[in-house]
Amino acid sequence: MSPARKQPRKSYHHGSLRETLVQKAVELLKKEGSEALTLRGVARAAQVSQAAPYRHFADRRALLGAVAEDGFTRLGEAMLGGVQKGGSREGFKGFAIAYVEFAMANPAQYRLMFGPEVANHSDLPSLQQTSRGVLGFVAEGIRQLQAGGLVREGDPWSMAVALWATLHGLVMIHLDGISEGVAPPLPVLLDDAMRTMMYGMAPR
Amino acid sequence: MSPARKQPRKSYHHGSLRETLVQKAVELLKKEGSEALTLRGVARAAQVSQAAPYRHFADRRALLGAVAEDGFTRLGEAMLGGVQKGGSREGFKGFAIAYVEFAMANPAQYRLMFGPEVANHSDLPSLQQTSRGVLGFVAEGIRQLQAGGLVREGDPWSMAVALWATLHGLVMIHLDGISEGVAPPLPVLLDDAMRTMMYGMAPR
DNA sequence: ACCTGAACACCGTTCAAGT
DNA sequence: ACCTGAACACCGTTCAAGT
Repeated sequence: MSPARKQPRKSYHHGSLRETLVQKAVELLKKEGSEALTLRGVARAAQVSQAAPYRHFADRRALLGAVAEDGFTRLGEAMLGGVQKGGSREGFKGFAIAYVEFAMANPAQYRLMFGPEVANHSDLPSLQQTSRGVLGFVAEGIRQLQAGGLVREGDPWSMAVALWATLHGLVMIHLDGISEGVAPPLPVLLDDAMRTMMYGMAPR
Repeated sequence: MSPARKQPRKSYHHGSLRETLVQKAVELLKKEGSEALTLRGVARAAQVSQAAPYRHFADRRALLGAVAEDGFTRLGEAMLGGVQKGGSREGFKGFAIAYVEFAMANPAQYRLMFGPEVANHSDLPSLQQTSRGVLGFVAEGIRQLQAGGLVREGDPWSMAVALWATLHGLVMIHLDGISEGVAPPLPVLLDDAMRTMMYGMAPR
């Protein structure tokens, strides 16, 4: 959301172009799909020249990285909202449902977040920090479940990766239409998978 | 691999251009990365004009679909090779290791298989059939484990999706560098995740 | 039937020039 | 400091024309 800007527009040629570009890129991606997400198109949407974005992004990949980062940030917020009561079984389910709902509501941006265009976050430090923050959030959830006796002992980071991996894979297999028609619908798949994970991570 | 062709080249202008194009595309993807995978570039590599591929592929996406399909086929073969003794715990581990090894050996093609460019296999019937075949192969493995008493009762398709999802997600989180530095290295993550899945799917 | 050559509209990126 | 205009090399796609 961002606090209301003091002088909304029109300082020199724009208020703050960087933000506007990312915002327009997210909109373009949502409305027109990933093929429409071009540097020139985003510049047009922001009503600046095609060269202007280069003052704020090194290249196309850097802009896409910022869009992916926006996605991870919003995904994290959605997950946090889904947890509600932390540490409980209901929180666990709510978190998983919120995750899948975010992906279904923003499929193109979700794909971009894991897509080849921004592959390997290592040279996009800000993006890497944000995506790791999401992993850290999941790991923290695992720690709370461990403290509550619902999850066995073990490296919370490793469990967080496994849990996130299962959710991500589920979303992709569904989005790609691989399971369509042969496996149960997504809500059932999600429920089954989360039950398996919960049993698998339970104390014994 | 493919059986040695009878008349290798030079019939009219080419032997069978379609195969050659897919093969060159796979090579380009591996050697030059995904940005280099252009229709014109593939045509150049196959030594035909830029318009020639349009006799065999409706558009760029159709060619990428064929490359993705080649990937699913080879992934399936690798998994089959990794199973060795089907139905046993060793087969289960071998299958998971073969999966991850394929992805690590062919990262660009692996990303393409799940990437936005071929998103939603629904309108690429041949690709959809092949990717579903891989899912069917995993489901068959689940059935054998059920028959052997190592996996509890339940829809094999749903369990296959969950298992595949976990492997895919693990690969992506690793390839994107999200877990880098904060979580254990890939072999440990894989071992932990597969242990969790096996416990989660075990009879009780 | 299968391929070529030329053309069109578009893209990422660069760079001198403007304010 | 920030943006524009023009240019370059490249791309996906189409289409008349060749064999």
